[in-house]
This record gives sequence, C-alpha cells and structure tokens, in this order.
Amino acid sequence: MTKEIGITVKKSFDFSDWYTQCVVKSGIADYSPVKGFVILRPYGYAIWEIIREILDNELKRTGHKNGFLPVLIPESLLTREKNHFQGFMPEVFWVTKSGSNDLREKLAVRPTSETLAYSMFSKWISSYRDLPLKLNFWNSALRAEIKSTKPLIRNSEFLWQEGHTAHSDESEADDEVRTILDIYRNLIEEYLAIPTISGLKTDKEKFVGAKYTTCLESLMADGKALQMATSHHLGQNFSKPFEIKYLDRDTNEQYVWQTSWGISWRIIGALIMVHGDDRGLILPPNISPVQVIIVPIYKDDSKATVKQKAYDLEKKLKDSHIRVSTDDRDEYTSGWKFNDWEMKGVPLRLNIGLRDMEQNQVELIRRDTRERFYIKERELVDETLSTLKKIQLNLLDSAKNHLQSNTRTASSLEDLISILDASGGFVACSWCGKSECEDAVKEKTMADIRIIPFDAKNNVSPCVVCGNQLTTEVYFGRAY
RNA sequence: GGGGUUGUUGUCUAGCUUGGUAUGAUGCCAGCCUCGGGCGCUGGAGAUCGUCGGUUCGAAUCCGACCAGCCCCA
Repeated sequence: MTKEIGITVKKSFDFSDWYTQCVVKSGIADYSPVKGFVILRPYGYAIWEIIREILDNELKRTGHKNGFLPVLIPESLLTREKNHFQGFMPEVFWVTKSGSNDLREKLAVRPTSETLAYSMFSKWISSYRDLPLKLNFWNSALRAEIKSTKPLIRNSEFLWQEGHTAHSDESEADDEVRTILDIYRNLIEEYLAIPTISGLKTDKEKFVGAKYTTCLESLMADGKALQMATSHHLGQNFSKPFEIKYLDRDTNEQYVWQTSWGISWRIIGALIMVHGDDRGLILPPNISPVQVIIVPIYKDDSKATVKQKAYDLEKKLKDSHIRVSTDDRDEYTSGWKFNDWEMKGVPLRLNIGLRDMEQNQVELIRRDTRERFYIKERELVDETLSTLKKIQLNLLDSAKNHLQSNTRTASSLEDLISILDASGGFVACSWCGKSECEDAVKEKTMADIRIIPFDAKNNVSPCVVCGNQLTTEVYFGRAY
C-alpha cells in the first residue's frame, strides 16, 4: 500500500494542493526549472490536441485560416497602441541581447500578438476585396507570473490560439465576436461538459485596447470563478495607429474594424477543477484521450487467452471509433491499474478475466459514479457508446447543478458580502456602471464583476453600493 | 508589492535543536511468486543533502546571498 502514488489530499480539505497533485500525478503537466513555467506532458498534450482539433475544424468551417507569427515583437510596435501597451507592460519579458552584444532595439516576447499581426495587416489590406481577413494562430504567449502561480491556470507561458480579424464594417465585427464566442461555448459545454455564462466584461476588466470584451465564465468546484475564453471587439483602436486602411467600393479610404479572441490551455485546468474527485481526474468522454481502458485480468496460465480476448474487444471498439486502449503491462497488478486509470480520469473501464469469458460477458466500471455492471459481449459496442453518452451528460448535469446552486442573488451590499464570505460562487446584483462602486466591493470582498450576462435585466433594483436607480444585473465572484 | 514557510536518491521521508559524509519506505534493476482493488519473497544499484559563498580540523546540520515550490496579506 503506497499512498504517495495516488492523490493524498481530499478535494474538500485542500483544494489547491489537491489540484496540483491531480495535474502532476496524472501525468498532465510537471514543473519546469524556471519559476512560473510548466511542461505539458504527453497525457496533457493529448487533451490539448483533441481540443485543438475540435476548435480548428470549427474555425476553418467558419472561414478562418491558420498562420504563424514570430515570438519576438520590437518595442516600437508594442508601444504603438498606448492603452494596450500600458496594460501589458508589467508582465512583458524582454530580450535585450544577442550573445554578449546589446540589441539596438529591445524585443518583447509576445504577451499577445495584436501589434505584430496588425503591422502586417496594414501591408496586406488595401481594398475592400481583401476583407474580411480572418486569421488564427496556434502558438504560445508569455506573461510574467511571478507571484501565486498555478499550473495551467496562472503561469508565465501558456499554449493558446489567438484569432485576429479585420472587417469592412462595425456590425460584421460584432457578428464575428459573437460567432467565435458561440464556438467557444459549444466546445466548453458539449465537449468539456462545463456550463458557462456568456456576457460582457466591465470597462475595468476588458482587454486593454478593446472597444468591448465578451467572455465565458465558469465556476470551479471550490466556488471560485474562472474566465474560460474571451472574444474582443477592437473597434478601430488598432486600425488607426497601425494604419490598416482600405479603399471601399466608392473609392473612399476607410479604417477596418477588428476583432481578436483566444482560448488557452487553462481550460484543461478547469476540466480538472470542475469534474475531479478525491481519486483524481474525471474526464468527459468527448475530450478524453482514452475513453475506454481495457484491463485484462489473468494468471500466468491464462495470460495469453485473456490478453487475446482483450485485443479482440479493443479492435471491436476501435472499429466503432471509440478511443480505447488495453493495459497489457505484466509488471503491474490489475488492482494497481484500476487505481492508476482512475487517477487519470478515464471515463470507462472494461475488466475482462477468465470468469467473464466463460459467461461471454465483460465488466464495465463508470469513473463518474463508480457504478459497475456486466454486459454480454454481443452488446459491447452499443453498451459502451450509450454509457459514454450517459457519463458525458451526467458530468454536464452535475456541473450545471453546482453552477445553479452556487449562483445567488443579493439585494444589498451587506447581502453581497455575507454571501461571498459564506459560500463563494457567483452573486447576482444590480450595479450602476461606475468603477468606484465596482472597486468598493472588491476592497471589501476580494470579489469583482466577473461578467455582465447578455441576458441581464436592467433597472430592476438600485445599485447595491451607491443606490443609483439606473442599473444592470452583474455577477460578482472571486476569481482565479 | 509585503510577510511566512519548505527544499535530503526518480518519489515520499528520518537526521538539523546539540557539527563527525545520511535513516526508512516506495520506485528502479535481476530472480522467484501471480494479478477480480495500489500482492508477496530474495538480492542489487541508486545521494554534488536546491545552488553559491562564509564560519570550522570537519557542515545536510551554524551564518549569508541566490534559485525553486507552497501559503497568507495587498
């Protein structure tokens, strides 16, 4: 009995330690020698690859093309849009030398690529025929996180995609912003089984340089909010300083309207924080690199027979496009394998031994409910597919329940504070739109406005801080 | 930004107060045993004690700086 292999702390006892153990022990990621940087290991990268494939298909379907941008941005470009630069400056890494020689101009390691991409846009766009220009980049971004890092959630370099588009009119850019947000929401809800709230960021929380920012917010199991994705309308804030101009049909010179948007590997962290339990991860079938793990149970004399049966089952499932693999390692006992795959969060396990073979049956064990049952071999594919579906739905349902039961309403500042202190989660209340009122809440509660939902009601009650009657409904929460 | 805390073999750890080259487990390797919930037995290999410097005849241990992890506060 060696407890150190598994998760040694309960999720409800120390969420932070539990999370880190899940990330490291499941083989998703590990710490690198440099503070704030993590290494994505094959198991974690496999999840990222699946996310990337789903999203990439959707982006291509909606007319986006992939490209690649270099990682270094000259200082003169990065500083061209002043607000944008001010916002990112504190966390920019700089390259100042090549070998032992000082560089003539400092080079920023990209915290995001707007400025670099748009310096090129001005070159590539000259006519309305060049629009819309819809590009996407799969790369990494670097933003120094020196204090309070958390693997995949807050660290100095992260994998993401960043999309950059240019449009001839404002409303087309509006549509683009919403189209992308919907694609993100679909990915997160249908595949990651995480319910989201869609809406707007306040001016204080929006992307620096954007006209407005839309986002998806989710709630983790500990009651803290996590921003899952953002999609920004940049207006003409970048096209003017970067001189991205085109001639319209009437031969008038116009500035383009732009959007940018991104989703990062932090959603893998969300996957862990939303669904996992004391035994480790629980991955939704739609995103799990291994959907079914077959564990053959044999003694020395039955080894060949049982393993062969396992391979046969594996082939049947593979033929039905199920991501399946057989754990045929002799050096581990079956009990060890059970625990290992549970920690890794594989949604469905299939046990097969001599006893089952005599009955023409296999045992299925659900990771989410830990329910176990026998099925006849001829029902293998149907039962597997329907069970995977059930697991996917069950995970989404319980996450929805958690979100609902942890979204509360406050009608006064005292209410807001006491709810946040007692239970965390989202707290809906009325807000007048002033930053001072937002700040006042933050000072008292550490919570800020996570989102102004798209379906927010207006003017139903006075601002919880100042009592102003002109209000909109917002969600407060403490966030990662 | 401020404060606290930790670092010993792949991993977890004893030793540190009171200075004398490091304990145990697990993992790894070899062989046996067999596997229905982290099997068992025998033998073996594995350590710049986070890094650099200082004190000392002698440093994992005392002192300083730095690096990295975690926690609390802004």
